[in-house]
Order: sequence, then C-alpha cells, then structure tokens
Amino acid sequence: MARTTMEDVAKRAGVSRALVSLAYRNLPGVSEATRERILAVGRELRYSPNRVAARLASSSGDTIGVFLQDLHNDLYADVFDGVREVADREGIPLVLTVGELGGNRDRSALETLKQSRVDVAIAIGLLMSDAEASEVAKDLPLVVVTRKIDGIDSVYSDDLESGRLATEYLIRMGHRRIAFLANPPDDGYRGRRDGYFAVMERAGLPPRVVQSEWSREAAARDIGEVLDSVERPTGIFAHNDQAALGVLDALAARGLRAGVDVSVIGHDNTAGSRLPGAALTTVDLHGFELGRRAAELALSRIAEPARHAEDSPSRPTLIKRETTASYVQPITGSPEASLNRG
Amino acid sequence: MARTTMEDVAKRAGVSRALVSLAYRNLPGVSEATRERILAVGRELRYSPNRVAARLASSSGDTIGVFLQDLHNDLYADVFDGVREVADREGIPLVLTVGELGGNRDRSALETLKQSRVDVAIAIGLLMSDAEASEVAKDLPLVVVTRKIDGIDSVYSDDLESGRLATEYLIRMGHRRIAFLANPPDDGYRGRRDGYFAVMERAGLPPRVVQSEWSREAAARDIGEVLDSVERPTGIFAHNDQAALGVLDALAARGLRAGVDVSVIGHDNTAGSRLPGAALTTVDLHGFELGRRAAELALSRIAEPARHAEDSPSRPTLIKRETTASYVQPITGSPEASLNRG
DNA sequence: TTGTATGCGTTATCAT
DNA sequence: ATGATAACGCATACAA
Repeated sequence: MARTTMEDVAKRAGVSRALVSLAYRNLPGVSEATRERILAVGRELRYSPNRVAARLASSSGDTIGVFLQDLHNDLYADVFDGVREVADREGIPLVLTVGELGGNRDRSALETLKQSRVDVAIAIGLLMSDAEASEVAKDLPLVVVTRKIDGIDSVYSDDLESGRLATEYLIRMGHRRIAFLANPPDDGYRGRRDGYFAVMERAGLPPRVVQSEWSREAAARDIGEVLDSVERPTGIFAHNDQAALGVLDALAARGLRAGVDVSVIGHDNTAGSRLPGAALTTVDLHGFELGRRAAELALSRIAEPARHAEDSPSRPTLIKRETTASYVQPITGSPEASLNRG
Repeated sequence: MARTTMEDVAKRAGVSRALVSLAYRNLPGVSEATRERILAVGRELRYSPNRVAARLASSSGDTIGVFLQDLHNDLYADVFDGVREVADREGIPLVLTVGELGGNRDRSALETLKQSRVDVAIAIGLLMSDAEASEVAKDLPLVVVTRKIDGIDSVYSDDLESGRLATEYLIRMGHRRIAFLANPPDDGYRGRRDGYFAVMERAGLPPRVVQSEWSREAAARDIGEVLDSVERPTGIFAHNDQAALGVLDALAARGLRAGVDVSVIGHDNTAGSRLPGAALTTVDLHGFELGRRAAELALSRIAEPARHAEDSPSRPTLIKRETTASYVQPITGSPEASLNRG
C-alpha cells in the first residue's frame, strides 16, 4: 500500500530519481515530454510522494505549525480560517495540534510541533505562563494569538479596550452594579479585567469580580451564586462568549430574562453569540483577521528567523444585540433604588 | 535552533547513537545509569528528537490521521474528543487535516494524510462520493464517521431512525404540514430524508422537501421562501443543527416564534442547540462515542490491515427541548383548518 | 536536459 | 549492555 517509491517510478520511466523529483514538484529542468511520461508512469504505479522523506531531505522545509487550544471554541476556528487563507496563498503546509480546555496540553502539543520540525508555530489561545512560553520559544519560533508576550510575536486585540468598551456601555445604559465574570487568573488574559476595573473606578463604582473557570458550565455555576445574592448585579460582563452563554443559562434557570432583568455582555462575537435566541451583546475581536496577521508574521519569521519580535495589536468592536438594555430603576425602595440614591 | 542531533548527544555522552535512541524511547537494552546520563546530556544540549526522521526510519509508524470536515461544527469536535481519548490511551500520535464547508477540500486533505504516511485515516464528515472514497481507500485505509460506505469501515448513527424519530415526534404532536430541510444531495447522508419520507408516507401525509446548502445562512434563506408561502409548514425537520439554527433565524426575522408558531427539530445535539435561547429540539447521535468507536476500528485496522471492513452503527436519541410544541388548530377557516378536514 | 553522489536524522539489524 | 552500519525515501549540488 503506497509502497512504490520514486526509484520505482524512475526505473519504470527509464529516467533518474532526480528527474522524477523535479517532475512531481513542477520544477524547471525537465522537458515537458518527459514530465508527462513520468507522471503517467506514476499514476500507473499509484505512486504517492512521501512527505516524510521529502521533509527530512529538504533543507527548506517551510512548514507552519498551528496550535489550537480548543476545537469547541468557535473563535479559534475563525482564527484558523484566517491562518489558512494566507498559508494557502503561499502554498505552505500547515501542521495541526490540538489542546485541551484547561491548558494542560499546551506544553505537549507545542513539543509535538517542535519535534515535527515546523519552522514556526502559531499558538492560538495558549494558556501557559509567559515564562513558560518564552522557554518554548527558545527552540521553536512562536506567534501567539489573542495574547501579548514580550519578546514573542504577538497578534491580539486590545483587551484593555475591550474591558472599557463593555463596561462603559453598561454604565451608559444606566447600570451601576456591574460584575465581571473572570477567567482563571493565568498569566496573560488580564486586559479585560483591567479595563473593567479602570472604568469602574473612574465612575466611582465598586468593582465586583466573580472568579470562574474555562467553561460554560463553570460560568453558569459561579455566576449563579451571585445571582442568588441580595445585591444582585444588573449588568454582567463575561470574559468570553462561552462564559456569557453560561450566564444566560444561569439566568434562564432562575426565570430571569437577559436584556430585561439583567444585562449581559460577552466577548469574541462567536457564532453562538449570534444565535437568534442568544442574541448576545458582545465584543468582536475579529478572529479571522487575527489569523491572517498571525500567518503573515509566521511567514516573515521564516523569511527572517532572527528578526525582532513584533506586535500586531488591533481594536475590538462592540456588537450591540439583545442581552443588554437600559437599566430601569425599580419603583419601590428595593436595593436597586437605594443604590441609585448613593 | 533545534539543530542538535542524536549524533551530538551520543558523542557528548560517549556512547553510540543506537543507545541514545533506545534511551529516549524507554526501550530495554540500556543500563539505568547510562540512560540517565544520556538524558542529562540531551537536556544540556537542548536536544529534541526529530519525529520526521524517526517516522521515516521506523517501519512501525503507527500513526492515525484525522480528517475534520469543518472546525465550526461542534459535532466534529465531539467526535475528535472521542478519537483522542483512545489514541491517548494507546499512545498513538494523531495527524490532523481540516476540510472546508462544501467538501471541496476532502480530496486534498486526504491526499495530505496519505502522503504523510499515516497508517489509517479517520474521516469525520466526509462529503465526497462513495465511489471517490472507495478510490481513496485503495491506498489509504479509511474509517468514515457519520456515514456508511460499503467496503469501508463505517461508524455512524442510524440516520433512517433519526428521520423517523423526528418526523414521528412532530406527527405525534399533531403536526400535519411537516417540511424537511435537506442537505445538498450528495452521496451518503440520505438516511434522514428517507426516514422522513417513510414516516410521512405511512401517515398519509404529503412530504415537502426544501433543498438547501451546508450553512446556516443558506438554510435561513431557503426555508425563508417556504415560510413566506401560503401553505406554511407547522413543523420543520432540519438535516442538522446548523440548518435548524438557520430556521430559527428565518423565523425570528419574520416575527414567528419557534415552538409556538412553528415547531423545529434539528440534528446532532450540538453545543449551539443547547443554548438557552435556542433550546432546540434535536436528535443526538452521540458524537463522542462515535469518535471512540472510530478510533477502535482504526486501531484494529493497524493491527490487522487486511481484515474485512466493519460497520459500527448505533441508535440516535431524540432530545426534546423548547422549539417543538403541540400543534394547535387555528380557530377560523385558515389553510391550517382546511388541511385538517382533508 | 539528464544523471550521479551525498546527506537528512533516525530506526533496526547484527555484531561484539 | 554497547557499537557499527545498513536502510528509510527523498532533495540537491554537481557533473555530464
């Protein structure tokens, strides 16, 4: 099965291996006639070039590795699409590797990429610490996406701005009790929180952070406790859409209406957020575009391995949908009312 | 950068390459002392084994290729998780390849897998024709998932049963005008439609098929026309969740309420369908489990390359949520009323 | 245009 | 337990 080698084809076609190699790669140096003949023989013998051997022999591998943190997160799929668009354009093969929700697989997945001798790896949604990433980057040129790490090519959306956009919007809508549903406190991924804090402080409002994990279920559970408290927030900014959907779950479970009883903002503008039922207000970080820029950086890294690390930041956009609404002050002396007096 | 080879380590440790190889693979034949020393030297030299070279040299590659039709479809992510669970257990590396919504990439993606010399490929959501797949399978052992092809290992859920489950449920809920929103008429993927037809015929109801494409947007567009017609269906069975969500879009755009004005059933029980807003009634085909079975078949194919192709069918499950409800007969002489007289 | 020789970094066989 | 050496299938610099 796929046992025939270049040698076989060469012999059968009465030429040397070198010619077969050139013929299959559409390189100059072969007359059109012999190329035809070689390919014909190849088909006849069901020859299939061995990429493994090719990559080992070739000095100029030119391969890009891609690490995807989670196949269930649509944002990453968007980013991947962007990466692939430019990889296709350049005719560069992609080698994929997939992580796992908590980030426990980051290390081994990147290790696999390194051992596969990709020239550079695009890491989408990496969770390992900055220090660990820098360590990896010593042996494997990295381009991190949705994140910024000093000394490493970084493609990201301005998370501080995201935090500001979301929080300011809620405040403008009249909300005062605004909670931030936070991701686990790993390195990186602090911008949204910082933006939230900055705006809350400037507005003289008390921040309220709800720690959670990397899953919709955890988000529903953790925000649930807060929803059951007396001082229930009227606005919630979740660190990403998955978490925001968890908030919607928690609201639904309590008979509360998103966009009516509580306003919710997510982050990423993922496919799920666009759902007619969800209609989640969210912050778009333009995943496809991030992917394209990451691939461009990867290419430039291949072309110039020793160049300085580059940053490629961009601005997020607020997408207003139906889970946010103006805060309407309750009629009686409820906790909400007293808050507004303060 | 990752330039040091086994040779370097061997030299530095004062042993032969062979020993280094054995040491790194935890194979017997190396004394514990020298193994330690070798690994120590390896770390010191930042040595990273070259998988490419290893796979070329190794006779027993034992690698599984995985083709994913679409990164945006959560079902495939579930299947992948299942595949990976058993691959991890067996310590077998996975090589990934990603397709494209219409299926235009099926061919080249499988070709890549073949050229990468994987021992067997698990094809998730393949769209190419049975004939084409059989052709590919001549050179690359295949395990197709969510599909059944004669002569090829097939892991699938009984789609005929899915079609029956969904259609019968709608009929039991009192619906009479039930439409099927169909996927493109490729080879394979006919079961749901056939099940729909069978049940409709048995019930003496006129079937109504709405042809569509592989995307949510197309589904919204195509079902939209039907919704605007006079003989609007009261129940809609969509070939998968993506399409069903498109139906929800179309309903929302017309001010119609899913589960009230029109009942909708999807297929796959994908994460999106569980959304609180969507709350889509759907058919679960247990993706994770499909993935595990596919991986098992792949393993058995590696162990016994010449064995006969095997089928691994399973039964789908109806998941009742909120987009379906009993059909309530309109009061006046509307089209609905006249239908029920007939 | 075509052919030859050498190397790529391993694994695996066969000695020692 | 350890070492020398032949594959593995191809790319490539060089010679013809």
